[in-house]
Amino acid sequence: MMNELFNDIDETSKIRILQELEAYTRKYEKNKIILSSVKNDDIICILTTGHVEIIKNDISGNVTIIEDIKDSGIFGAISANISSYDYEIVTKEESTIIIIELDNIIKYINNPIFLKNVINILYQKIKEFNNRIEILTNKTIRDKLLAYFNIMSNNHIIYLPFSYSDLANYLAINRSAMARELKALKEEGIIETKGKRIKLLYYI
Amino acid sequence: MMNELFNDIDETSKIRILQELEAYTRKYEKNKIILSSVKNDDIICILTTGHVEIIKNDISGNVTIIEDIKDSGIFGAISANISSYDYEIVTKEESTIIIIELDNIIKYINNPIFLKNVINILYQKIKEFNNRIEILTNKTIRDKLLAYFNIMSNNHIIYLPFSYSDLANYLAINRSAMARELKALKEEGIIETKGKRIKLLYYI
DNA sequence: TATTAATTGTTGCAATTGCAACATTAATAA
DNA sequence: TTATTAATGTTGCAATTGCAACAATTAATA
Repeated sequence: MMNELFNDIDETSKIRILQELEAYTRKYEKNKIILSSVKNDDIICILTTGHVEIIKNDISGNVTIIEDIKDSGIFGAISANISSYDYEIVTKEESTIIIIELDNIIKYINNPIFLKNVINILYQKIKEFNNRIEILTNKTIRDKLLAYFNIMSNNHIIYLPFSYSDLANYLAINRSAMARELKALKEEGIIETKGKRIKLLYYI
Repeated sequence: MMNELFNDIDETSKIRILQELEAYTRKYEKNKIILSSVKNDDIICILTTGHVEIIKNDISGNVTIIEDIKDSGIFGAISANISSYDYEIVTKEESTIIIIELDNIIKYINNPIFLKNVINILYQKIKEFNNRIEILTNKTIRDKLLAYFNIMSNNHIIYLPFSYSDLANYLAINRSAMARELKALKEEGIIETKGKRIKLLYYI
């Protein structure tokens, strides 16, 4: 399944749309760096299969995970504003990506079902970003962790989608300071962990 | 002008679309709190005139500006995930807001021009959020400030869209610690300020 | 204009966090 | 399996930040 983008669209229409969009699909091996090709502001990249991360490297060597994308997530619209940072899109597994220019959608596509699928995908992305901002606007490490756990939890259980080390990058905090805080949360009986499975014991 | 939403759409179509959407327009006085009515996950609020802020109050009394919206900005899709926070949408000036349910767009609207306008608006929002995340993922106050200045600058000049006090909330940092850092940036000749006008002297 | 309210500037101190270094454990590849 | 690499746990210390309290300035309103 290619993902939401072609929901309720028959194969013939799909092929025509892809032609009109001049969309191209690319396949990348694991741990490959996808570079400037996706640094354009006005493209939408759709991950068909695999797992990618968008990484920011700053001058001091700090690494931050800007996004972690799996399943049929989308990315793109990457800030081209700050030239002093170095962005990398890295495949964590073999991945297939469809790259679509927003302009081509606007110019050539009139299929309302397709347009609505795009709206749904973009709206979903906005919700994700809302959550991320929600988390990042907490001041302390503890509050960031708890916000993350609350947002990610299902029945008070969280399965980390990546390593603890990546979690620290994702929350833009120091890894060892995070480990220190996780330990405190455990000792205070607020969470329980077993590998990447975290259980929230106290919640409001 | 109502904003991008009805770009290139004639008045007749516009009225029909608004009916089909069951969209309603609301007018709010300055400094009014717009409450749970917009706490729904799946609405799009479009600010037609005025200025609103989305504020988060946590249990400890900390205030964070989640979003600051002017002109014809959009908001909505507010995280309903965290019940322990209290969100407020506050008008900073008299404001007019159109509230649209996403479901109604998906169900009833087939006008491709309108759908594309929605796509453009959502895409714009994603770019804004990308910038915000970009800023917030910096670890130090200095780096957050510089990222903010770089993103907001035009010819190395920034006009703050709100007070310094609000800036601190927006960056999720302590106001006086921010003032301390701004002072240091001035002393080091990295910025110059004159009220809400900030000039970037060093940039990479 | 006078009065009140809001914003900004400043500082010491305590708390939090980042950093570095290293030990331990887990995961991956040869 | 064994070797190698990556991830996690732990800690002291220095740097940064938050907090509180108050002064000074600016803006808003009667």
